[in-house]
Amino acid sequence: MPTKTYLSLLRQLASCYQAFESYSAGHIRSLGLTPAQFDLIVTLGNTAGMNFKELGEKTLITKGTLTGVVDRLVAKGLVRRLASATDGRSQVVQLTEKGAALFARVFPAHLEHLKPAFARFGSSDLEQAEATLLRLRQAFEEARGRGN
Amino acid sequence: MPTKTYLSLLRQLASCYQAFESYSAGHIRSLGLTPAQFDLIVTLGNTAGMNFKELGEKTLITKGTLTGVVDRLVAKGLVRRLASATDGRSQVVQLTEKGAALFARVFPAHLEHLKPAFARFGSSDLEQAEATLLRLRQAFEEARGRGN
DNA sequence: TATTGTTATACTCTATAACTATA
DNA sequence: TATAGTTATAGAGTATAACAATA
Repeated sequence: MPTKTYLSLLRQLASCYQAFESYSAGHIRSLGLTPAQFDLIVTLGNTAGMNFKELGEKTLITKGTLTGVVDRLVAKGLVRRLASATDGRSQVVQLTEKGAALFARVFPAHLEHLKPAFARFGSSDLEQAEATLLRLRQAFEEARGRGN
Repeated sequence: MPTKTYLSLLRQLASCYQAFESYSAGHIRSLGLTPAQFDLIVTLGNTAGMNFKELGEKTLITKGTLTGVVDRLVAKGLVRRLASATDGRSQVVQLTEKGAALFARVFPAHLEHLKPAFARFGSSDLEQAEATLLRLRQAFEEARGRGN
């Protein structure tokens, strides 16, 4: 396999993600949230809440950072901390009423913001693209698992 | 088009990029560089240098941030600033001998690190994946250009 | 007047590790 | 001993805007 080929694929992946991020982040910031904060709100949306460990696994934010991100969302009144009923060391983070209302308002709005980008994609295009990305992701995860 | 479909494609894109980033960033940090610094070194590699404006366009780092990133690379002795010959306001950033030597050593090593992930991709797989990402990227750029 | 790069401000995220309270 | 979350530290990227020098 020629080096040049996978290198240009990687460049495309990075450019594509950056294009998505820059398109998406502009809208998120206009809501007064950072991408990490939005990620947390969306992860907590339509759930009864979850502890820091689960939240860290889903968002890929490490626990030290997570404390700070949650602090800022608490300060905005969007989430609250509750003691876990089953584990005295553990806390549950959940959306407040205000946070749930924000989620209910901004998540659909964010999807509407993203939707026009897919105007020319039919459902088979979408499925094919998703399959390609899945395969690529698994390739990285396997290589990582092999300790490369 | 069902909302669910493009949403899951976007999740795949984010997961895929994160898998790449985490696989790639580990290696970059082991070289004592941050991803942004590595990006700059690679961008400047095999060139005679470029000014801040060009550098910002290629790396998508805004000019305010760029001053700081370049400062840190200057402190490491990897790049230098030169006054532009043609524009008194402008400066050219170029790799020092030490920076060029680092580039010559780490860029191929980084490609070797990435290569095993593509073990099961044939050249038609790579081309197809690249075409998919290109199409997706253009969709975001067009939507952004339309001011969505 | 517009552009290039610097500086300043204030915030946010990252990595790491020591620490506490509980399991 | 191990785990959940907090705190502390130091560094790095982000957005924004004001600014000096030059075009």
